[in-house]
Amino acid sequence: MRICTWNINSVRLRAPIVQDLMRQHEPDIVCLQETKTPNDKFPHDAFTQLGYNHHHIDGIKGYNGVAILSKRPLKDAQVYSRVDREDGRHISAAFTVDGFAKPIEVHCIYIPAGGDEPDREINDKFAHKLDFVAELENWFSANHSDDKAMIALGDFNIAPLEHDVWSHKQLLKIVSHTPIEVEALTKMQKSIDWVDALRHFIPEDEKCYTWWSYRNRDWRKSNRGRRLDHIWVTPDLKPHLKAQDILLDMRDVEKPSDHVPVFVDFAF
DNA sequence: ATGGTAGGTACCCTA
Repeated sequence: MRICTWNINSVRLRAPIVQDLMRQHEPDIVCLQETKTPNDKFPHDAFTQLGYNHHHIDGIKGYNGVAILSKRPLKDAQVYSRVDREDGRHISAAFTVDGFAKPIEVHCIYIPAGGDEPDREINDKFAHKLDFVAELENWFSANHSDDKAMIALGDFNIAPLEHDVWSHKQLLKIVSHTPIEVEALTKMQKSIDWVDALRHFIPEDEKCYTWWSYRNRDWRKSNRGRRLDHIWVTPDLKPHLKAQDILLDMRDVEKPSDHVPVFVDFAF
């Protein structure tokens, strides 16, 4: 069972490279963020053509927007309003796999970027980001159960570990790596013992990035990346983690997203 | 210390 998360930065513009990814890597489920597309304009056909017949989407005009595209049937599809906003940042759906008794609920999440100033008193966007993470923590604490497994993935817009950024020291005051955000995300992670699936495979002292700014001339040469995209699993799935992949080559295609696809494989 | 790029929308917002 292969699952993928990718901040696609406009699904209409980049549906062809999502199709390439589906053809080349054959994930069972693809989760997208920043689809930037209202539901009535979502390019469903591009994905049903390739056998991804089950779509759960929540898009709005112009920004945000999340999607779950699956070869496997999806049930219990949910759309969440977080911090009292209906702005296309969190959906979930459940699926089953042979060899695993419980349903698996996948949560596709796009945490707010948070603006430039890491101070909730003067920056509403930063306050929104912190409130969003706190609400997610409370929701998962209240809604996890032994009856289901969960995967939480997406663009979390926070790089929590020292080696999740190109320079820990230079990014301590930059939104995405400030201690206050890292503390909030770590608290959420610990609340129900989420397993960080990428770091399950990649040692914490090894640099690991999933995003490079468009504002660098040569992203590969300067390599000023951050690990903003995450796949977390509940502890019952940990024994089934088999592999990870971060598709750096997708940063080099014509008209790339600034994020690359992140994969995890499970064996049941 | 600054500005660099990208997408969507409607002349400016978000990232």
